[in-house]
Amino acid sequence: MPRQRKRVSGCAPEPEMEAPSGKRTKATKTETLDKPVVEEKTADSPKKDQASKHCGNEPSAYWLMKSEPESRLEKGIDVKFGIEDLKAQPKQTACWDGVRNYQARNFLRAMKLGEEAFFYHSNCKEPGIAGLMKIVKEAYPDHTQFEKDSPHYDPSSKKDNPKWSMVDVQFIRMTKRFIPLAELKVHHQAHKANGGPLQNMALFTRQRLSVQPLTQGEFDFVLSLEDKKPS
DNA sequence: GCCAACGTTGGC
DNA sequence: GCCAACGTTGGC
Repeated sequence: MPRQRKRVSGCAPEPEMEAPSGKRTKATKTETLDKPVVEEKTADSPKKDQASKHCGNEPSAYWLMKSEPESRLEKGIDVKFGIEDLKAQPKQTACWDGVRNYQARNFLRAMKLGEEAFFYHSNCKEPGIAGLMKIVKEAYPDHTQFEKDSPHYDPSSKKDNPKWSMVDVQFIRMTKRFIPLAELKVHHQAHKANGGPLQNMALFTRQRLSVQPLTQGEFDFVLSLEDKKPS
């Protein structure tokens, strides 16, 4: 799958412009939205259901979405899209395009208006959580799947039954301080031993998933780190 | 740049 | 349906 990245604002209405980056994956179930459930699953095919197996079961209200803040070319197009890029969009809103992983797509499709997500910087010098954003438009077809020049073009996807979805997100704020992956990892390791809130965090248990749910406990714990000294 | 993790593809 | 080969993600 692709990396995720998102694109920029108002994607929905106008098809032209380029879409910048994209994120990496995401996905939901099969076509039309079937149910609101969150599923995860892995694979691909469109199966669905069973969702609630491990990761999150019920609809999560909190998410973590990865994007690359540093320039990198894919099919000659720069996929860079960091939180500063989101902030710079009109209305500080962008569409999160480019997710090409079924599990991630399913999470995108499960997102509801107003839900909050951490903006995570991946594949860069300092990976970690940079800020908060919210879902301002629920899942709709990712137009980049039909664009031949897009790094995320998918020739197998048909217009009358789009495979990939995206949501629109709006910048809320930067975290009071950048929360590095390394710091989260230290807590995750400790929590595995003592049963703390980050013991099953998807960032570590589902390594390559670019759109992932967080439990309330995970979300609250991560946010509490903002006010603490970097460990 | 290396490479481990892990998802996808395709032969059989 | 198994599984080896391959491709991608993404930390380091």
